[in-house]
Amino acid sequence: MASRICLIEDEPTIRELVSMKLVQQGYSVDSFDEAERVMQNSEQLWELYIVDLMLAGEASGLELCRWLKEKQPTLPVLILSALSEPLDRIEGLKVGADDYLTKPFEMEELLLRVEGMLKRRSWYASLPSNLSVFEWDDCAVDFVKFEGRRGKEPFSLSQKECMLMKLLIEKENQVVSRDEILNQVWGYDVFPSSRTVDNFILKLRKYFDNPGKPKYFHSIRGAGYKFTKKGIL
Amino acid sequence: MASRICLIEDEPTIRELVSMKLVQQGYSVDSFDEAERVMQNSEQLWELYIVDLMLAGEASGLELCRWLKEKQPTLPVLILSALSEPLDRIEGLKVGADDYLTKPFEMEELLLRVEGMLKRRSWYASLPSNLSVFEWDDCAVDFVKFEGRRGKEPFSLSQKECMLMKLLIEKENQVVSRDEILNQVWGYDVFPSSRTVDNFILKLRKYFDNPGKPKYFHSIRGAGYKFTKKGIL
DNA sequence: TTTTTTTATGACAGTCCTGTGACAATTTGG
DNA sequence: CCAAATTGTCACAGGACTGTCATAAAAAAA
Repeated sequence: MASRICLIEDEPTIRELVSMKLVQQGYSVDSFDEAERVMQNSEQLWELYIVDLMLAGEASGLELCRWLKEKQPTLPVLILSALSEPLDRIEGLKVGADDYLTKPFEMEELLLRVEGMLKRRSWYASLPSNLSVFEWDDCAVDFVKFEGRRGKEPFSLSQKECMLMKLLIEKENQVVSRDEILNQVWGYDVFPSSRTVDNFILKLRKYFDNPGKPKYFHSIRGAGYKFTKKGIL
Repeated sequence: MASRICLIEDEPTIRELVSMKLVQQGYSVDSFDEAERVMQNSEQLWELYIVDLMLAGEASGLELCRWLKEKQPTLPVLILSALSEPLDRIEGLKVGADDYLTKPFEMEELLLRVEGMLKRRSWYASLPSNLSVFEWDDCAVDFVKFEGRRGKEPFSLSQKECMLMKLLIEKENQVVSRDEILNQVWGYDVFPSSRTVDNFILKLRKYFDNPGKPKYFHSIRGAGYKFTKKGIL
């Protein structure tokens, strides 16, 4: 499916040009000339934002960026800025999945960046509840840092561990079958043995739970596994 | 688009000559004979300033330089000075992006410096913050001087080393994938082997960390690298 | 130009993650 | 209670990924 891009740029010429190019590339583009239009919308509708820092309306592009970042730190925002932009406006924006382009820019360059950003988006975009950190009791998982924590000291998590954790959290309180786990975490084309999943559950239990007497990571015989935030014995 | 250059020089002959040459090279030049003219303008209109230190007006070239530096430390200023000028006056001024030429100078020389400074400008424009120096523990990186420091003695950093450092600092505590590193540091159209990135991480570790047992530059298997200011073992 | 520095690549070693099978433990149904 | 099926746990092997070096290629400086 086509990626949805939100373009905020007040110069009609540039807006048209960029929009056209992006559509030509198969993206679905909605363009606006004022930041307010986007902010009115509380839903997260787009997968990538292209924002001109110098906007004419009430809210500047800068404010829009802050607003977006606040809503979801990992949202990819491609910033367009004029060369002469005072630096302090740029300050503080360099968080998350951002990228910069200074005007004037090559259209090719823009397309390449858009492509690259969208490619990277996938992992962050699907974070549970849009937060990068999930906490329960004395435990926590940071999906951006690939870290877990129980009590005070953080430890690093491997990719698979992180992905499995993510899946279980997304489906909190639901039973997730081994099949589903394999499909979601390992992919549709790989089929490791069924023991593999058990082993990873075991690891998670060692990290965050009590093997042999799990509170959070329950196994439902014949069905799969279930993660519960509020521990149940 | 043509780069905009601001030339402040009170000798009409030289002013005309330099201005003409620069325009010939495709730059857009505005020339003034008094420092005040420039200072009246609070907007940042030019991308490069060429300033004669010995100006006749109320404000000297020296003051103009200070004024510019205050407004924005990373603004590129090319200083013209007579040979007889005491060097120590200049020393303090020559910060980072600056360069200076002693009169009389070859026009070729001037053009080369202008070109070089403008090429570097885009880099300064995207510094992590208004600050050109980032410090942690006993280490520091100066993005304007392209220098690193661990303990007392500074050492110079290459461009790529600096850019990688910048990226990692911008994304402090986040895992940055090799893909993203390649895109951000090397560009969207070049694709060096994956080993290349590792090698640069190795260099940074040698400079600022402890290879084999990194505190600041962590590698997340299968995901990428992560920089942490407060060292973690 | 020549010289020097910087960047890129490939080889190789070492590390740690993954996946597997064996076996124990547990649950379920008869 | 027993048997079958399922799950828990472990140790190990294979492999993917990373660390490191030497060296080649390229770029910059002299």
